[in-house]
Amino acid sequence: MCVMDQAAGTEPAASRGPCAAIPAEQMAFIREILDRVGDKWSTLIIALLEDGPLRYSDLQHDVPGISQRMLSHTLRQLHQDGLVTRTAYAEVPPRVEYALTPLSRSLLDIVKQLIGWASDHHDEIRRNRAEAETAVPRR
Amino acid sequence: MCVMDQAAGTEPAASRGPCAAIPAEQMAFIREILDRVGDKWSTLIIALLEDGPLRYSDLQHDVPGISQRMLSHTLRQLHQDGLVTRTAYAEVPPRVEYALTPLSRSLLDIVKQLIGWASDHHDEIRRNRAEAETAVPRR
DNA sequence: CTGTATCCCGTCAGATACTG
DNA sequence: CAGTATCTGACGGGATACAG
Repeated sequence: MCVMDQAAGTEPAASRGPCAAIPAEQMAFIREILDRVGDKWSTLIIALLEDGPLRYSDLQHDVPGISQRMLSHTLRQLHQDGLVTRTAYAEVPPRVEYALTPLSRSLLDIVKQLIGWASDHHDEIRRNRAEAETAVPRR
Repeated sequence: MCVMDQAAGTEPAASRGPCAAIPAEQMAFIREILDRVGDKWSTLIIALLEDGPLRYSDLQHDVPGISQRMLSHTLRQLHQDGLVTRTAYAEVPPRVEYALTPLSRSLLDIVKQLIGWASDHHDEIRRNRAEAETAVPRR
């Protein structure tokens, strides 16, 4: 059983081996989603929005290393994909709030698992990496 | 309750708001793991290895667009992080097999969920994005 | 406050050629 | 078969300045 096939419910096409013949299209949009989810800031922002709407400045403060450019850019992407809502209040000073959508809430569960996994295993991975480096003295 | 805090079991530090005061270190290694998991090929390779070890050439064939360079690079990264094993057989012609480790198996569940999510929602996202583009005629 | 515009550099990643 | 080496263009992403 191939995870790719299982995922979309397509047939294995039985070319050779257990999981071969991955539908190239499948790959393509998996990669597309992964690029979005796996980009530098998206998951962090989604995780931060779990507890309720946040303003631009909140996010800028809560995500330590992010630049204005990247925050704007990421939010715009997320908004275009329907993963966050953007609500601008006609006030002065202006206020804009970003919030999750049902779509991103369904992603949130997975994102949280990923973050949990990262928290549980990051030191193990760091150790592994350190060992590997000492094993290969100078690259 | 903040997903960040919950993830590592750290205290919220109670600076302001529900989820503020994200431990910057937390962010750092979450991002580190995400960079690995979310990079262009890693998750695909991990998913493909679910059903058993695969050889270099198998992977090259099964991951449509990957170059030799990126396959080598990704496998080396994964190996260094302890996410795949590399077994070289002293034969001719040479044969090298890559397989998952217990560590990456624990990741696999999450990866599969992510792929499943991507499969379920990619057309919705594509539609959202298309709408957003038409709404903003020329960027 | 909430962004956008510009500059700029480092890394990513493909193509191609070569090696054990 | 299983990679490595090198070159190169594209893009991500930071800093800064400016705008609504």
